[in-house]
Amino acid sequence: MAAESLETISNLAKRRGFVFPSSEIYGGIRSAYDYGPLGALLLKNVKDQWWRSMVQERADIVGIDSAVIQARAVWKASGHEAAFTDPLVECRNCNARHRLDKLDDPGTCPACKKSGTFTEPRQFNLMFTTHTGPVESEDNLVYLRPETAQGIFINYENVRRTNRLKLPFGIAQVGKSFRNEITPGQFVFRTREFEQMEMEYFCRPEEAPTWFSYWQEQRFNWYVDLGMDSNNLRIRPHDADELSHYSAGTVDVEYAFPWGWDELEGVANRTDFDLRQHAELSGQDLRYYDPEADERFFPYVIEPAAGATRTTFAFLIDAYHEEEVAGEKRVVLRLDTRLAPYQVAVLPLSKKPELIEPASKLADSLRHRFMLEFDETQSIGRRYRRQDEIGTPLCVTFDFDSLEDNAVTIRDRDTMAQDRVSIDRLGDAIDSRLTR
RNA sequence: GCGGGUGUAGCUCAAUGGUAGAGCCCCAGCCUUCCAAGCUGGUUACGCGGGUUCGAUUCCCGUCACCCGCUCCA
Repeated sequence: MAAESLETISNLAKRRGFVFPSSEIYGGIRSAYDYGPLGALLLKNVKDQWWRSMVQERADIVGIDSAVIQARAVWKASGHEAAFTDPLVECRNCNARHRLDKLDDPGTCPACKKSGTFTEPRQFNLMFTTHTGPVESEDNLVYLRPETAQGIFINYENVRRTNRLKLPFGIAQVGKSFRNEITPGQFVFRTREFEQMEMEYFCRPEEAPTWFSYWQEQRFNWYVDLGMDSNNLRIRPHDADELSHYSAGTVDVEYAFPWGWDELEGVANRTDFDLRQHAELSGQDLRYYDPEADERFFPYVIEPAAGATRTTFAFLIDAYHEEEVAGEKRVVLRLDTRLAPYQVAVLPLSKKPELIEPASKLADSLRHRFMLEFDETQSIGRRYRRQDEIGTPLCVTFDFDSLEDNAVTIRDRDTMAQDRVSIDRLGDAIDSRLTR
């Protein structure tokens, strides 16, 4: 089961160097977190696995990496400039906040039914603004991208033409996005700076419903394949009133977080909204030409858009297990071997120099193949538990016998079982255990 | 941003208007030699700023951060 407490996970994260509050030595800054050595590795592995399944293993999808700062017109065309700037009022009586443009009666609070209790409307701009060039003016206002998707749409024609792509095809991207969330929170779950893994899948309009279903299933299975408990995952369709301004249908892939079900990823049918908008505002013809039918049309787009940082967080929560071993609590992260920060730890059985020196050489000889940690401090049992706690799948122990028989022990994180393996074929032995 | 709550070592917790303690963790040494052993020693904290006071971690004010809600979404 999931839902270890948020506190347990965030304590582990901070104690072992997965995640730190950003700018901590200056008292911290709201809603920003820095990834430490282990967190950076875990996050990188999550993104790599996504890229692998979306780009490397597919003939129909290519990847790009677009700029964070884009022309302001991009966000006019996408609808974000209008949709992400809301006049909000707040009720002085019950403290509820409302969008002024969504109130039936602008003078009455729908929460407590009182009237005349609203504050002056304030603009809440969900997009970060900055300026290009050293002089700030309205002319050079730009936004930090609130989603990576637009970087794909504005490059649609470039990518399609240079790579000779035919429908259906996809363009994928991993990168940072920025939103001035009114209320960030839940540790790394909702932050103002976050990382997305988005893919836009272009297809014929009549095929959109089929691909919509297809991508829901694909994306759900991705999490399960990487070891997430399917009981902690579900797909939830959006109600009509929660659909984004661009969407003709959206489902969320949700995870059972400690505070309840919440979104990991949205799979949306964006229709031809974005390409049409960009075609209109830019004056470019972004229609797709089908030579066989001799017709031009705007493709529809199915978009699986996942949060890399919150997905990493969910994998961390899901992997967390506590168990009793010989009367002691053992904390073990049962991370998939493809996600674990370190794949293997090399541990000399004792601190004697005659063991440390060859063990450390052995470790060095493996570093080009595996992300590896060498640890010589304190008792061997304690070091096993340390590695368990950060999810290292395998420990290699170099003992006194190793000096004689040229063999070491491989210890498995999940079963704690041990195997004796010759040093000559250690690399392959580790490899086969990691990929089985 | 508003309302409510909370701020003491890395973690979990004490105590106190008069020099801040413990357990765990961590580090070093000894011992041990395959699952958080033991002994000795050691590092580390009153979120920040101001006020009251002879003296503030303690009382007051402000601020910052965190937690719960309002809102938004990957």
